[in-house]
Amino acid sequence: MFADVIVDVNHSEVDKVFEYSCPSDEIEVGMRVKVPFGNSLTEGIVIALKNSSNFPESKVKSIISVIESPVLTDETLALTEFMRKKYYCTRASVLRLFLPSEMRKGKIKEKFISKIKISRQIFENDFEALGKTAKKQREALLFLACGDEFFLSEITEKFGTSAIKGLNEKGLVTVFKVQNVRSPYKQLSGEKKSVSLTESQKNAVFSVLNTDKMTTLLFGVTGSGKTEVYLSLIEKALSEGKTAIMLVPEIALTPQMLKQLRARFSDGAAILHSGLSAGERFDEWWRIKNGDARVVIGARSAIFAPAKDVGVIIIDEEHDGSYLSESVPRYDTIEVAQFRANFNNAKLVLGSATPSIDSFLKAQNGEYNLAELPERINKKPLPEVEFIDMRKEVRRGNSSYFSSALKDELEKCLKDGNQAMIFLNQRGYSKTVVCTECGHVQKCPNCDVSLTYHKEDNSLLCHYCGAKFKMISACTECGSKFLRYGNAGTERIVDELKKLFPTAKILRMDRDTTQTKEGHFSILSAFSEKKADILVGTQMIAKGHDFPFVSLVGILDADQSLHFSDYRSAERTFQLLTQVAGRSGRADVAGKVVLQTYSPDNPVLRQAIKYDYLGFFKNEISVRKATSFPPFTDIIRILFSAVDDQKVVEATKGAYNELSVIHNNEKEKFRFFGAMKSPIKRLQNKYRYQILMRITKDDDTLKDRIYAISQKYASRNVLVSFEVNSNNLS
DNA sequence: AGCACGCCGACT
DNA sequence: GTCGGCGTGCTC
Repeated sequence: MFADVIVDVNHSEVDKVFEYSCPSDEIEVGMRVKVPFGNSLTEGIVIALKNSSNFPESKVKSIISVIESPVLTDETLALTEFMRKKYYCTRASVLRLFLPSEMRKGKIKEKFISKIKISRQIFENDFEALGKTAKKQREALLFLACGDEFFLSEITEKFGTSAIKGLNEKGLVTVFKVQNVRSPYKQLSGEKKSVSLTESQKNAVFSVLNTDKMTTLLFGVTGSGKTEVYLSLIEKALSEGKTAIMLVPEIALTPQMLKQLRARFSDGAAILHSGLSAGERFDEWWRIKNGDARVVIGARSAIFAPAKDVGVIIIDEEHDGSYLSESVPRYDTIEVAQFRANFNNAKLVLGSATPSIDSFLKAQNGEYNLAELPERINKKPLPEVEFIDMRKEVRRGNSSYFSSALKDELEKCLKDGNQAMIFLNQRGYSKTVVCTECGHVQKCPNCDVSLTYHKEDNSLLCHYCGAKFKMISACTECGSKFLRYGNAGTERIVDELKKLFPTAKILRMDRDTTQTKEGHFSILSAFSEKKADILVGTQMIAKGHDFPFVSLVGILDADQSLHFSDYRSAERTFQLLTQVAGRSGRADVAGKVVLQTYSPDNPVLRQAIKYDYLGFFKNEISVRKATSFPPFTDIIRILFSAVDDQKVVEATKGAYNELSVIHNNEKEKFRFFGAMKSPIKRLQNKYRYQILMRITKDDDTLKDRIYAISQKYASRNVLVSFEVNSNNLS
């Protein structure tokens, strides 16, 4: 027997099938095996078995050993091929997504824990047989006989190791090992509450189940009760003996969802995300694999959960940028979900209050089924939005970060004993540190970006490469001590708020305060338990959280994300503002939103405050069509980077010249074609150049041809990355 | 990705 | 004369 093996080496040069002979007939497809490769050993995955080899027999080596029973299925192997072709990545890089990273290289084995119990029924004469001197043994035996089983460590601590050893030798007790399942978020278990679906929720469930389309876009305003629809669909899948996968955009949102799932489906729910410890992820993975957990909740990567016979996949907040992977393999979670849904003949539900332009267009075209939840569940109106023109504030002499209207509202909110959220999409104290004498801006020595001042640890931080420096006391160029803090971040906003409201308790939530594993959790639960009055945060606070006492949301700089030079900036701004505003007034308290802007006439902002998604969609789709942007074209970006400026330029020029031939011959397929410096010219000491193009979607070989050319210019020195419709074009 | 092989500069 | 730089090629 021979086996086709993919070796676990993530490099395009070895991304092919290698043939090995099988030492025994225990080799199966989907197994991980240890194989000799070059002059070392590697792990690999068996993707096929066959009777003969195409490779010179003298050169075929033999599989060394089996690592474990098959972990990959027909589905995962087919998905590997799909993703390899679609995302131009190696098979090994895809296969790694399917396995918890700690499983590779055999790092973590299952964790076992020793327990102890009595071997048989214990009688009076057993105690007598122990003899008078064995006092500890008698005590221990009595203790053990009174219960079922105990942790060995507990018992040895109580009675000493020698006593237990003695009992064990006499055969009176049994020590055994059990798998210690490290269950994350043990403390989370909600009480089961019976809910009855509203008429529109029932309609939505019916629509998903009865459409002949695989994918349903569930379009429901914030607070319209999408979660109950999801839970009903999951329940339906489970009742048919199938499994369910549910994705949320952020790790921070998984615990609250897990709580609801556990309440509803006992302990059959597993959680998978990168924030778990290695051991936890490993255990959860196996619970899913073994079928012990039939519902999976997680962030993006949970789409690769080893669930069998999937009945429904739910992607909540489907518009969220986190569903596009930004590192290789650059997959689109929705596309992967579609593959899995199709393979399993399952239903895919994409839920959002602000669907992505792409998804909504597909719903309109009839590619997706469209289900709607048009009303908030409590029939509360959406919060009223007050629009503040910050230019007028400045003219009036108010140069602070808070308009007088926001200050008034904050005061009122605090006086009424309600909570407020302040949103600003910039962490740190100030985005720039500028010298008032010579105008010099402190920059990262490795990257072409300004350093952000973090007051908390008095440092200057590069938000791109993570480099950290001590805060300066004088300008590094001219020595002047007069430094100005430009563009406030969340830290500064907290400072300013403390000055304005000295007695208010203020929490801050951004990447800096959520570093620790439980960081998100502790801040969110503290705020929802009303242990603070104001929560200041970045877009982290915008997503999905349900705070019943929030009556005011302040959006400090609504323009910020609008002026990104990115075709999706309008879409993202609309989504962000709608999400943030949706945090206000979710329960009994009426909500209010104060939105500060320097461009009050901007139509996107105008539509966002009216919650006019359809109006926004209509405008945006016509703009995209007129300007030939996605979803009507694909944006391809080939990024060249290297430490050596000269070498990047050479590679970029070479690829550009070669691609120009295609461009010239097939001009009708291109809407844009050009080479330039990347917006961030240098990152982590590497110079960056790019070739950008927008191509029509009618030729499916074009992308492959462009990719092939780009790869010719990749070398040991020059890194070439190929990105299609990337979220991040910096 | 590793690792070996192989051809040109500064040293005892 | 050699030691060692890293450019190129191979791994079933």
